[in-house]
Amino acid sequence: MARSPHQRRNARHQQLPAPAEKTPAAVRRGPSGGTKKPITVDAIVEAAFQLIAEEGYDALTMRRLAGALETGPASLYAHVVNKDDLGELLIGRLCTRVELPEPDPATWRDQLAGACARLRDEYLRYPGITRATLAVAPTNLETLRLSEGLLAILLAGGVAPQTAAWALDALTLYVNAYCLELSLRDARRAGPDDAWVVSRDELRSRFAALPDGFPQTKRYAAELTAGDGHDRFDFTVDLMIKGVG
Amino acid sequence: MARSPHQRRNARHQQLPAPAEKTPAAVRRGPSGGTKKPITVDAIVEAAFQLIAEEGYDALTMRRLAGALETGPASLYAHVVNKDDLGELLIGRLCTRVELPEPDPATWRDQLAGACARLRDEYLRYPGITRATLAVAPTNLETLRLSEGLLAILLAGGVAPQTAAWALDALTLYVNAYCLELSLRDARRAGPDDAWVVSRDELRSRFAALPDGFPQTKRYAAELTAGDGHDRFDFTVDLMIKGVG
DNA sequence: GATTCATACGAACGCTGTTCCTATACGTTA
DNA sequence: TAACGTATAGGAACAGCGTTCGTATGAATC
Repeated sequence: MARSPHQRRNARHQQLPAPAEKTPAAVRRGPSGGTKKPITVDAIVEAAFQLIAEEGYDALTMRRLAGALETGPASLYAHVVNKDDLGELLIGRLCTRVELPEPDPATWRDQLAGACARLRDEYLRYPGITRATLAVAPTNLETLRLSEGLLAILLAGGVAPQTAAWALDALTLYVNAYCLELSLRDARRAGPDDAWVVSRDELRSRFAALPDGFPQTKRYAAELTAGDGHDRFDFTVDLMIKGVG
Repeated sequence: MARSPHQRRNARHQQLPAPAEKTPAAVRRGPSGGTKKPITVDAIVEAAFQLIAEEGYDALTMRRLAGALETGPASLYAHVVNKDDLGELLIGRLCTRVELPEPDPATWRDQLAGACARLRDEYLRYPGITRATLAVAPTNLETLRLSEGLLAILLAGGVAPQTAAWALDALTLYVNAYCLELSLRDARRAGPDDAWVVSRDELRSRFAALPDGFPQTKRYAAELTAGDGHDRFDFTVDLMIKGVG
């Protein structure tokens, strides 16, 4: 084998420049005959993205992914080390798609908030995919490209390096958590789930009807359930950005 | 059956006051004979906490949990609806243990940071348990008690209600994400995992050795990898608290 | 002593990630 | 042209997961 999945992953984790992959044959070898397109890492990643976009991260199983490529689950392991490895490939690819502006000291706050929003939107296109993020090695080149870009914006804004570094960590962690929570909530709403999946109005009246032990929650039920779209997200990101500079 | 697990969960999700549970017999009914302690929700939750504390949330499977109680997995379903329900019970119990101070307008910032740190420490005692948090219904009384307490502190500090509500959300979400990330990192360090689980020194020199496309990451490798203990956590919580008032 | 019923639980189902081992078809060499 | 070696593909299987079905048990009730 020219490059085993393990070798490829090890190279990725050591930030070695990816050697040019030889373009694979246009047809698939093996028992199926030459009728299908060959299985490649790219094809796997692409099919995985589509599967997640349509049915969420829970639907991403090796069997279903293999089925989408018209093969069996074992075939995937010739290209991918395991499911975590696939997750890392997905997150890497996703980070690549987040465009980063040239840092501008005049508008750095907006630049930063905008980049976070773009990252958020990419995450939300693939519900639940953030579950894979925390398992990605901190030396991954593609996620580092994103960090580098965000860090550059912070530094251009005159934020002290140590503050910038920690703020970067806090921001990305929050974006992940926000998207994960939102995806889970939506998934439960979509599922055949039970009665206590309540609308916002219902939730507010529930809060208002709480016993006396919850005076603030009762009183501010409206505020606790307020916020359309990504108001909450914008609030928190602004809070952090304003806090650091 | 006096109260099925479904009934119990429905009551919990509708904030009905929990009726007094009749104290169970001291011995277990059924095929095993009267030699073992009876299975109760409390016993299940307690065994689950112990299992997680010792081996992490991944080790919490219905089979292993049943084994710890000297029974089979099917026996648990007479007391717990499913694994998500168990997770909700665990998070509820955990939230109960977080002590909340009487709100003091003079020291509200410290009170808030302290409460977050206590929540953090409870989470970290049970590595990975935060994975269950996002699946908990927002009407859960025990998690609401915690929210109520944190909200009261924010309001005592003179924070505007809407700001307080969103800041509360941001803070708890961050605490979750921080603990989840930390637990995952530690779990990988403990596991038989591969070479790219690197020490902090190693990580810093890796950053410093990056190609030219990563100037800021190279330059501030020290800052990016800095922080002992919960420095990062303290930084972010302070950032948020200072930002709101 | 016979009946009732909540509790307990063995066995099984369908699913998961992963590995072993074999079959295929191509690129190369004889 | 024929044979070979090798990279790819994939069927079958394994251990483990959450969950459910049906049954066996023991204590409480009549």
